[in-house]
Amino acid sequence: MGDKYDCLKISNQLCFPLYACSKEIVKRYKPYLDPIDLTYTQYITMMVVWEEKEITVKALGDKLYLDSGTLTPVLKKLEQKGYVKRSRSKDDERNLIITLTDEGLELKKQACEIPAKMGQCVKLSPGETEQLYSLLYKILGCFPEEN
Amino acid sequence: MGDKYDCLKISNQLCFPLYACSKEIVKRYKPYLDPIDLTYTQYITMMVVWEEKEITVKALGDKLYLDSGTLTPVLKKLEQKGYVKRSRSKDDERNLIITLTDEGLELKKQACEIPAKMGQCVKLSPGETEQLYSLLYKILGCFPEEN
DNA sequence: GACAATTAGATTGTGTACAATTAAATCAAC
DNA sequence: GTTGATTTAATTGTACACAATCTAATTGTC
Repeated sequence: MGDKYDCLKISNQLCFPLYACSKEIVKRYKPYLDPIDLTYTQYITMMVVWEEKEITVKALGDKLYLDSGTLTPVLKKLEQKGYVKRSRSKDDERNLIITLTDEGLELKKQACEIPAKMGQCVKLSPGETEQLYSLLYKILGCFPEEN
Repeated sequence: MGDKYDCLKISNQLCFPLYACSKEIVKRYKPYLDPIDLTYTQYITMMVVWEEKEITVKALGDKLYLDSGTLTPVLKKLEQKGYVKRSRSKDDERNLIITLTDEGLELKKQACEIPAKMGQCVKLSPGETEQLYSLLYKILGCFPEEN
C-alpha cells in the first residue's frame, strides 16, 4: 500500500466530501422549500434580502459568492413570484437595487421554521457544528470575497 | 439583538459556508484541470475509474453521489475524449461497464501533480484538515449512499 | 414459464454555476 | 470637458445536477 498515485484516490481528497456534503444537504432542503415554492439558491438569496431589505446585485453577489450570470435569472424569477422588486439606482444607473416586497416579507414568516427542521438532519453535536462552521469560514476567509 | 428571525440570517446557517466553500474550491481546480482538458466532475469521475479500472455506472454513482442523469453525459464525454470505454455487461445487460483505456491511464500521470498543488490553496493545518475531513464524512455517513 | 415487481441507464425539463463577452454608466487624467 | 479605463449588469454558451419519466433487462412468485 501507498504507491505514488495514492494522492489521486478519491478518499484522500478534501474537496470531495465537501462537494458531496454540500450537494446532499442542499438536496435535503427540497422537501421544506417545495411548499414555499423556492429553490435553494432562491432561498439563500431571499435570506440576504430579508436581512437587508434593500441591496444591490453586486453586494448580493459578494455575500453569496455568486456572479451576475447566476443572480440575474434567479432575481428575475423572484421578481416574477412577487417577492422582490428590481429597479435601477437613481445615484448610479449601473446599480440594480433589489427591494423586499410585502409578499416577500410575508414569506419570511413561513420560512422561519426551516432552519430548525434542517438542523435535525445534520447529526453533529453543537460543538462539532461549531468546529465545522469555523473551519469552513477559515477556508472562505482565504478566498477573495468575489470574482 | 436576537429576534425570532435570527435563525434565518445567512451567517447563522451551516449549509451556506459548506455550499460556498465547495463552489470556491471547485472553481480553484480550473487552472489545473484546463491543461488536461477535464472539468471537475470529469476529474472526480476519472479518479474513481483510475482506482477501479472497471466499474458500473451504478457503482460510480454510489461513490460520487451522482445519478445517471448527471453521469450519462459526463461518461459519454469522457468516452469521446478517449479516456474510458462504455460497454454493456455480458452477465446483466442492464449494467453499463466503464473501463479505463490506455489514454485514460496515460492521463493519470499528468493528473498526479494536481492534489499537491490544490493542497496549497487550502490554508489549514494538517490537524485542521483532518478535523474537517472527518466532520464531513460524519455528516455524509448519516446519509444513504444513494438516491 | 407467465407476469408483477424491481433494477439500471437514458432522456427530458428546469435551474443553477461560471467563463467570456457586451453594453451602458461613471470615473479619472489630462 | 473629452477620452480612456473601470465598474455593473446582462447575455451567451457550456456543463453540471437532479426530479420525473421511460425503456429494457432481470428477478421473484406462484
